[in-house]
Amino acid sequence: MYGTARSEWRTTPRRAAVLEALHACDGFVSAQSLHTALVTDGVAVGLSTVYRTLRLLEAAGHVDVVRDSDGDGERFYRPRPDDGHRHYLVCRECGLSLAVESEEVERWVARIARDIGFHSVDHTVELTGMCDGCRPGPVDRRPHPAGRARVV
Amino acid sequence: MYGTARSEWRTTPRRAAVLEALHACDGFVSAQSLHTALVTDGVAVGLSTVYRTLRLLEAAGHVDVVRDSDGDGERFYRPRPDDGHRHYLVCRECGLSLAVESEEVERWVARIARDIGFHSVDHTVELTGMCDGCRPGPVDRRPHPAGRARVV
DNA sequence: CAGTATACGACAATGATTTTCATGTGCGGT
DNA sequence: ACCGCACATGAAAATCATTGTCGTATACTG
Repeated sequence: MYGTARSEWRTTPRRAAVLEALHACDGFVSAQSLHTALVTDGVAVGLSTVYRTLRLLEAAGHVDVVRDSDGDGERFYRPRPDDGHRHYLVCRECGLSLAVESEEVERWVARIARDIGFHSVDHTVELTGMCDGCRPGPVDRRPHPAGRARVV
Repeated sequence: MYGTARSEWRTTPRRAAVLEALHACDGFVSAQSLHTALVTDGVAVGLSTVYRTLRLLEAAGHVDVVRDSDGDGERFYRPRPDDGHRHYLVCRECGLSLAVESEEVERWVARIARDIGFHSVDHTVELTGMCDGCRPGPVDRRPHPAGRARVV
């Protein structure tokens, strides 16, 4: 199930449950809401374990992460597609998130790293905007009821 | 001094001091260390004011911001060059940060936004790696004494 | 120079994430 | 199967940058 890398950590029921719950979500979820979802679903799992598991998944490259644009740096997780990591365009109002094609950026990163001579260069790219349904009209704008959860 | 935009906020001694202190720093600084530097320098200024001023500067586009790569999402500020915003390649070990040429990415962002039809698309791009002086040798690696502060 | 909207600072509050530590459990070796 | 131990777990406390509160001070308008 964890496939790509050597097994550096144990496979336990909780971790499997966290991973499964993550896959069951549309789009990005926070650790907190993932925990809530699990508990609601009848899975007895501690908040710490959810956080720890998400960290493991992140370190292993199995999830993509975006951070809340405003202050507190809350993190949202999403299972990473098998064919490599992605970058996302997220609506500031309703949380709709779309994976975007980013080969151009990947090449740019590689070139910068090579030119400057840094090793092990990682990159973070986040795009935020307003989707079609959340028009920028200065009047009549209402917060989208769906919250920041959906993905396409 | 604030030049580019209409004066939407008062020019006060504290704000001038914060901006000056920011320019006096090499590379990125956190709000906390900027405050410490100010106080050490004999400038009586509250922490809240430093935070508020940095927020104003950020909103006005006068500073660039990067966020700590690990958990807490701490923010680091740097005066933005006059000719527009920049993206940075930051060394994970010593904090050395270099502004990189990013026109390719700017164009990519514009194209994505246009193709997908989002409005007011903002982007965040952060590159982290290991600079020349912080070799990846598995043994003998020592944390750089300079901390995460320098820039070129 | 007065009036008022804004800025200021000390301190409390926030809130996601991490740590602690006592207890439970996967898994390799026998 | 059984042991042993390193690792996993969770409840609660700790962390800590950042933001809110609110009474006071000060910049700016007329």
